[in-house]
Amino acid sequence: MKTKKQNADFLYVGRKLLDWYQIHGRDLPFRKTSDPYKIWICEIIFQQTRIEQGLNHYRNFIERFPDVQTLASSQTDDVLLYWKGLGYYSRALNLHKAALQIINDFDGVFPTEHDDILKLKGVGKYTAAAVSSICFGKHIAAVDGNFYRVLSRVFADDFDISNSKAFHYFSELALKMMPENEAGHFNEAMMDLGSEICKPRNPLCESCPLNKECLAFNLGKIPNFPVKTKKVKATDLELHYSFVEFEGQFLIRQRKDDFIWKKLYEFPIEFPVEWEQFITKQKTIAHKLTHKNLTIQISHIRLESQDVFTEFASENGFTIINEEESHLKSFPKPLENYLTNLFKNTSNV
DNA sequence: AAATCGGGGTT
DNA sequence: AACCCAGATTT
Repeated sequence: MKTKKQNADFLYVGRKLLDWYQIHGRDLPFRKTSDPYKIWICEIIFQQTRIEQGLNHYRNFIERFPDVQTLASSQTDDVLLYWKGLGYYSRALNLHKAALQIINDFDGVFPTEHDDILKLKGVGKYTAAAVSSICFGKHIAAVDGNFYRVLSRVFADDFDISNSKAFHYFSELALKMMPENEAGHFNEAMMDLGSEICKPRNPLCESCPLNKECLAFNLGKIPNFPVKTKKVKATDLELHYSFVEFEGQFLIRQRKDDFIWKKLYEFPIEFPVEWEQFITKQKTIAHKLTHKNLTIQISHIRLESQDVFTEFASENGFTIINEEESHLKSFPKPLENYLTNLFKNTSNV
């Protein structure tokens, strides 16, 4: 009897959330479509990425790769180019692999079953749930960071969100609130509330549609939720690059896929000691990566011989490009900034 | 279960 | 400087 009453209360809160979403939900480009390809792309892009940050990337990506056939038949480097600056580059590599999976394993048609969607590279339980609910109406919760924050506060629930069972735990909680046949809208509503109202710090509780029911708010314990115990400490990383230049051309090489900046392009790391006489300037860049304090030293080397330049390139597997061609490559952010700075200064002369 | 993977915004 | 963001994969 008590359980029955509680479940009714859960549903009541869920409907309130949906009512709020109908009026205050964000107007986003991918809200206008139910094309699973586009929803999939946007879900990958917005993993660990704020909407404002990835919106232009989403538009450009869809314009360049409008369907799965186009994506699958493209070069990996072209996909990476459209991912430039987004970070977590394995997402772009997996996106391309998954497009080939869809062509080869699913006859070029985006899978409609949750378990099949989950088989796609780079698609985990959150993304599979999001696509399944938004595109195919599956009654399932797409639990992300917003869910953890909103649900833990509304129910003053101290379940540790760094626990590996947190997804399942809050998924069950969300399902109690989710009205029938509204999974997609419900999931989007939870994300909008978490993003616009129930923010990590200084949430706008006075404007929250759930503030009458929110236990943490009414107990004055909003800062206590969500509970997260796992903490990672930052490590230091130092890189030494050489920008090797000869008459407007310079050397680059593609990175491996086993460390940071997977498959992105970079400058040479090693160079002959005798080239030190050609160093025209050195620059140190401090760059902050997640959990990494990164220091990059760049030695700018202007060679005086075409032969040495081209021979070193071919013997060490470097590619020779100029400014114009460099815009067709994806560089790590600090190197991208270095190039932007360099070309800006030279073009002004 | 813990580590790793970017870049950017907020406080 | 710490924390978080429409998380997934590897170890």
